[in-house]
This record gives sequence, C-alpha cells and structure tokens, in this order.
Amino acid sequence: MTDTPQQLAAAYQPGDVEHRRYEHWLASGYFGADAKSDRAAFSIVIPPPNVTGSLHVGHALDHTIQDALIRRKRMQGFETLWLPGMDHAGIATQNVVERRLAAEGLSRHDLRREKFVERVWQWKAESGGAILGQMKRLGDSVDWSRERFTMDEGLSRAVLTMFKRLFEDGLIYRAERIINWCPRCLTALSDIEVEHSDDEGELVSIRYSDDIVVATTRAETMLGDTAVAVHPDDERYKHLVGTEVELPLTGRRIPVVADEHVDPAFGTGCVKVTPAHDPNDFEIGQRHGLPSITMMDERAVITVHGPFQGLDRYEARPAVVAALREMGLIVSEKRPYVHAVGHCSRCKTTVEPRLSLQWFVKTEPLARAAGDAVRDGRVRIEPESLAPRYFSWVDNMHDWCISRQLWWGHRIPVWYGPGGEVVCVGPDEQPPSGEGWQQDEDVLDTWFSSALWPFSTLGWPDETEDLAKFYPTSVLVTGYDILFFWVARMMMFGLYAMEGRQPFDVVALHGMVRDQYGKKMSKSFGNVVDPLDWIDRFGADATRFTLAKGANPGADVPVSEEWCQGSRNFCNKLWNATRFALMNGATVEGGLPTELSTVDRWILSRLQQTIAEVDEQFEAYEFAKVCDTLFHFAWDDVCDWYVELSKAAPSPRVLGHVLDQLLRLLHPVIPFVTDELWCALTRSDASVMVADWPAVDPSYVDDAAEASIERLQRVVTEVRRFRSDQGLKPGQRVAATVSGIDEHEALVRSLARLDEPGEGFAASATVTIAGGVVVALDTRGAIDVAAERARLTKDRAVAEKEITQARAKLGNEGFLSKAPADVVAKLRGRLATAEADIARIDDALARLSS
RNA sequence: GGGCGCGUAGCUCAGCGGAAGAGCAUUCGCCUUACAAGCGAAGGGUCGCAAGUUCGAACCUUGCCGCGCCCA
Repeated sequence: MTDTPQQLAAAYQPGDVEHRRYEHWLASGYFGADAKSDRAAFSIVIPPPNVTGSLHVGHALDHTIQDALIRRKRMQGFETLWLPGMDHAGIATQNVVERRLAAEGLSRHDLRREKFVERVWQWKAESGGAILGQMKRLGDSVDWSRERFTMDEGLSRAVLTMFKRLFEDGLIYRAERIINWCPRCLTALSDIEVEHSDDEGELVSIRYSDDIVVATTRAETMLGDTAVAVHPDDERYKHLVGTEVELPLTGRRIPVVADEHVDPAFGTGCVKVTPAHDPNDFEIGQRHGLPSITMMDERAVITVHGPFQGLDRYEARPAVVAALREMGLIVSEKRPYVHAVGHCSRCKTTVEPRLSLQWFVKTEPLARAAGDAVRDGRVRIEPESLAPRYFSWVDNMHDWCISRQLWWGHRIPVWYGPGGEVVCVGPDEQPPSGEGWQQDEDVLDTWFSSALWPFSTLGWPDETEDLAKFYPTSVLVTGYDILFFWVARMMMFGLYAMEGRQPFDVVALHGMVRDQYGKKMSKSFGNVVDPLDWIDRFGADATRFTLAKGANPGADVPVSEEWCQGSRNFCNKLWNATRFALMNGATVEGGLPTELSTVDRWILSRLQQTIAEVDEQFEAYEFAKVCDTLFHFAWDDVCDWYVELSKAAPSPRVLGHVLDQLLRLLHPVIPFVTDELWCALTRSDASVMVADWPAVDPSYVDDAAEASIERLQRVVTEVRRFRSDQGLKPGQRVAATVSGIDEHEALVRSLARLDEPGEGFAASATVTIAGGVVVALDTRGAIDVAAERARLTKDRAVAEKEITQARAKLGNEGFLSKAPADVVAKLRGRLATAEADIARIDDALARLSS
C-alpha cells in the first residue's frame, strides 16, 4: 500500500488515490464507534438528506465540515461517532414516484395504497443507494454500521412512542382549523413548508352597500363571505356595526362586525370576512360566532353558486369581477398589485388556506423549553448572531399541523371506533379490532420523525448503550436556512423525550453555497455546481478545501471552478513538497535532533504557532481561518522558505517532522492526499486518520529564531527586488559581497543567487537593508541607473510618509499622555528606523549621481 | 410593516480602537532539476456617505444612501 519515493508521480492524481484510500479506511474499521469505550465521546448525527434527492454542493459543504470536526476529534483520542442516514421526505418522494407512475399511465389510486408504498420502497433503495455512493466519494468518515432511515423499523417505533406520549400528555390534538393546503399535492402543509414571495396580483374594491366598499386581492372568495368587519373605533363606520348588508351576487345578508384586528388605515377600513378561506378571517369568525362557508373543494374549484360552480379559483376570479362590474359594483381595480403570496415549498403551487380537520402538536410548552435551553446556555448557537432568528421562531410558534394527506410516511396511529371512539395505539399495542374500527388515513409530517433524529437513531425509546454514550450529541452542523425547519423541532422533541436533556450541545450554522459573484445557485441561472463533477476533475480534497476555505460562521460560501483549481494546486503543492522531502532523505525516524540550526528552530516555532492557531480556530468553528492558516504555513513558510533554505542546509529529520505534523493538521479537511503522503513519508501502512493530533510543544517556541529568519527574508527579498528591477534573469548568478548578516550569509547567497566575489570583482551597485546589512553586487558594468533611482525614490517616499505620520503623533500632547507606553515606544522605534532609512537611501542616491 | 445582517483592491472575502490584508484576476521577468497545477517581482483601496465620541476610528455612536435575508 505504501508508495516508495520513486513511485510518487510528478503530479498528484486524485483518481489514483481516493478510492483505494477509502476502501482501506473501511477495511480497517476506522469509522466504527464503540459505545463500550472508556474514551470521552464526540458525536454528530448527520442532517439526513432526502432519500429521493441527490447530494448537491450544499450537502458537500455540510459534510465537509462535519467530517473535519469528526476526523480531528478522532485524532485527538475521542470516541467519535458520525451517524449517517436519510429521511423519507414524504411529499417529495411521493411526488417523484407518482411522476414515474404517470409515465406508465398510472396513478397511485390505480395501485392502491399498499402496492404504491411498495413502489416507493423500491425507489428508495435506488435513490438512497446513489446518495451513499456520493458520500463515499466525498470521503465521509461515517459509521456505516449505524446507518438509519426515518422509515426503518426502529425509528418507526420511536415515532409511535413519541406520538402516544404527546397524545396522552394532551400535546397532540385534532381540530378543524385553517391550514395551508396545496391544491396540487392535495395535502396540508405546515407553516414552514410554505414559501412567501412578492407576486403580482390585483387589488379590487367592491361596493357591498352605499356605505361599504371592501378591497381584496381575492375577489372570488367573496362568495364565501359571512361578514364585513370594521375597527371598533372607526368613526366612519360606528353607526353601521350591528346592521346587515346584502352580499352581492349571492343575495345573502351578512352582518357588519367590529373587530380590533381590522386596520382602519388600509383601504377603506372595511374588510370582507371569509372564515373558511383566510386564517385572519377565521379568527374574526371565531370571535364573533360567524358561520364558515367553504366555497372551494380540495383542488381549489368553486363548489357554490351556480354560475361559478366548477370554475377553478383563477377562472373564478375574473368571472366574479366581471359579474360585479356589470352590476356597477366595482369601485376600482389596481393591476398589477404586488403582495405576498404563499407557495408550496415542494411544487410551488399557490397555497390555499383551507378549513380542515387535522392533527396538531400544541407547541407552546415545547417551544418555550426549546427557547430556554438556548437562553440559559445549555445549547450554544454558533455564530451567536443567529440566535435572534431562533428565538423569533420558537417564541412565536403556531401550533404545528402534523397530518399529511399522503400515503408515504408514518401512518397516524389513531383508530376511530364505530361509536365515535378515538384510540391512540402505541408500539407493541394491538389496534382495536372488530366491526367499524378504522385507522386514520393520514400520515405524519416528515419533520415529526426528523425531530426525533438525534435520539431515535441511537435506539430510543430503548435505553441503549449508544444512547448512554453518545447523547446528547456534541454538535449539530447545518445551514441557517433550516434553523427552524428542523433545529427548533429537534430541540422541542429532544428536551421533551429525553427528560430535559438537549439533543446537542452546540448548533454550528453555515450558510448557503453561492457562485463566485455571490449569486444563489439555480438551475435556471445555470450556475449550479455538481460536487461529483468537481471531485472527478479536481479531486475530493480540492472540492472539500474550496468549500471549507469559504466557510465563515453563519455566512454564505461563494465558490467557483477557478478557486477549486486553486485548491487542486494546493494539494499538488503538498504532493511535490513531500516528494522533494522523500527524494532528499526526509524521515520521521529518530525524532527531532537535539542540535538545531536557527532555520530549524524558526520553522519549528512557526509550527507551534500554527498548531495553536488551528486549534483555536477549530474550536470556534472558524473553518475558513483553519484553511487560511494552514494554507499559508504550508505554502509560504514550509514550501517557499523552509524547503528552499533546506536546499543549502539539509535537515532531513526536521523536514520530516514538519511535514508529518502539517499533514496531520490538514488531514481533517483534505483526508485523501494527506493520508497518501503521510503513509509514504512515515513508511506506514496504517493511516494518518488514526495518528495523534499535533500538540503545541512550548519548548520549540523561539522568538529569537523567528526574528532572525524574518531578517534573512527581508534581505533576500530586497536583493530579489533589486534584481527584478534591474532586469537580471532569476537564474543568472551574480557576484556579490554580503556583510552584516552573520550566520546566514550562505543562505542569502543560495536564495538570492549570489556568488562569492572572484578575480576582478567590481561592485556596480549596493543594496542596503535596515539593520546594517549591505550587499554589494557586480552586475558586470551595465546598471540601469534610472530603474535604481526609481526604486530608491519610492523607498524614500515610503519612509518620508512614515516620518511625517510618526512626528505628527509624537508631537501631540494628548497622544503622549494618554496612549499606552508600548504604543508610544513602538512609534518611536518606527520613527528612528524611518530616519535611518532616509539617510541610507540619500547616501545611495548620492552615490548613484556621482 | 417588524427583525437581523451587509457595504474594505477588478471579483470573493478577512480584519472590528493604535503602521490597510488574503486568494483569484492584472503587469513584468523566468522551464532557477519538488512542483509551469510552478518560481521571483510589481501595480492596485479618500475601508458606502455625513456628523459625533476619542490623543487616535475601516473598527464605537447616530443619521442617511444602497443591497441582502428572515418573519408578517
């Protein structure tokens, strides 16, 4: 399995490595969690993707973050569990299977319920299998032995148990209420399954009487009006309250009622009241004891009043308006009139508020507990700035409609008897048998089972070892868009079912993946990224690194193909650095030598700093910063400087150690390439994923070495700049004397490509650097005086500006008396340096003129 | 209408009280034997606008302008 140095290809080819590595991890059992272990637990349950979908780039982001957290904790010695699974996605999945049936010319009713559900299970196997394959391509280190599905036997037991408990506690009830109804899916929806958008409609004002004009965007619903309402304090209408008006077209007489809810400033201050087709009107109806007239069927087709009967709601609207216009009752019409309209989140059909008998969860006590758990700090939302969104949801939650008129899902465990009995049947209980008993036809909202996910997947309601070891889970990683869809519901159910113990300690929220211009990805816009496409072309590591590099807490994550190429390049950089190291005898054997050069002490010190920063950033869920820190340490410090310096002064054991540690640090984010390289470097046939996470060794922190190498870097950079300005080719060696850099002269010569002065050496230009370093170069006569003058003049301007600023501040009494001493001292130092620079530069300019 | 957030280099974003940063893009020069998926160097910003607090503001406060998102 281990590559020898000779076999390391000239460039990293992810395709050769990824599959082999993943199979090796699986075969070695590295992903498995042991509930009997003595180690401290760290657990994450995966936000279950819809079984009927496929993984998009947003999942790839979500999984990358979770995998990074899990892999680091595993290396830190925790007993880690990352539990995978999927949810059954009631409406979405049923829709997909119905579409497939339609292609065969069948409807679900042709198959009947039982056969239809069989077909859905077939589709589940097919679609779900594809998702598992995608997760493996991403490198997800999930415990496959614990994979769960919301419809599997154990989770179904959990659903029944929960339903029964809530039912018996009076937290589940059945009632006739206005609910969101999708006339296409033919099912109820919860509030959160409705998406609002500002759509163009019309605002029509209709005269109901001499005194009363109402404005409405839904003229057709006037057929179901049972009252007109005005504000009780509205002087214009006070005298009409208690009277009746004749409802046009129908001839019905309806009362005028006074209700606080009416906004007297909107329109005429009179509103029509249609209790069966509007949630606000329903409440007005309740308060005033008004009748409810349902005037549409479940497909939103008009069922009342002859001329309009049989018309769809959109046909009925113009028909009603035309009829009213003919009667001279239309006062005004405004088109387009933009207003908020609700749409089914699954099929985008305009939602119809509908009076209907449904099951509800009484959320008030559950939601308050869910809010309190965050308020009192038992659950932390990261980043904290998103907590207000959470509170605004849990503190204003409406009762949750949980019944769905679908066939795919957990059937409501309630049986109705011939005498009107209602019996809730728990798991292991026999439903009542005999003549006339019937089970409720509906199924439960998918989110009902998803809300149990953090504990149902661990075996609840049984008291399992998994539950004891891994609950509460350590962190939940998900997008902020799902904070109330799912997070709030898990909190409610978790706290309730687990005796007040929260489902997770931390909620780490990330944003949505967007394109490189910050635009939302959409099929119609053509900017959607398929993570598998990127994995094929750039590798899983590059894809993961690109996503993680953009993941600032709670913020959206822009990505682009170019950036993914950059990540691919980074992987290749690591590959080649390791290749170089192996070709030059780098090794981890024998540990670090006791005798260390300044350069060695510098890189080891930088390594300690990097470990400390990465640890801190990981703990704060700052994945973008983790990537940034490691990227710069790897590329700038290790590759650009340490490897280059080591060419002049090889130090194979230090180089081996630094790469070993670097690969460990990077492994959580880019697992494949780091494992391949680490195994090659350490001659291991195991894996870096079970190696120890690096720890800071304070004895290797060395400020003096860091300062020394920074000085060296400045000298080398200045000489390079001179060379570039003078048009000297990078490869061209130049004779020079170097003074004032003591122990580093050989290194400066190596990196700046300077030869020892030989016979007939004649310096034609001098580069001086603050701190007394002087490099005198023999450029073989021709020196570009203009370029050199320009360079020096620019440096002088920088120094002048510095002096001006520093003197202004240091001449300010307020600054001297109030600023901290160290700030003043630093500024004095800067001023002195700048003044010395000016002298040095002026000297050089003078010599240039002579 | 209510709430939250954001306006910093051409693009995407860090920085959030004491010298304006990164990646990509741009310009110039290089196949300097780990890497052209690379190396070296350079250019580029009145930190949305305006007041205020402070010795000192991209950073704190207020107002305005522009842009998102969530909830009604």
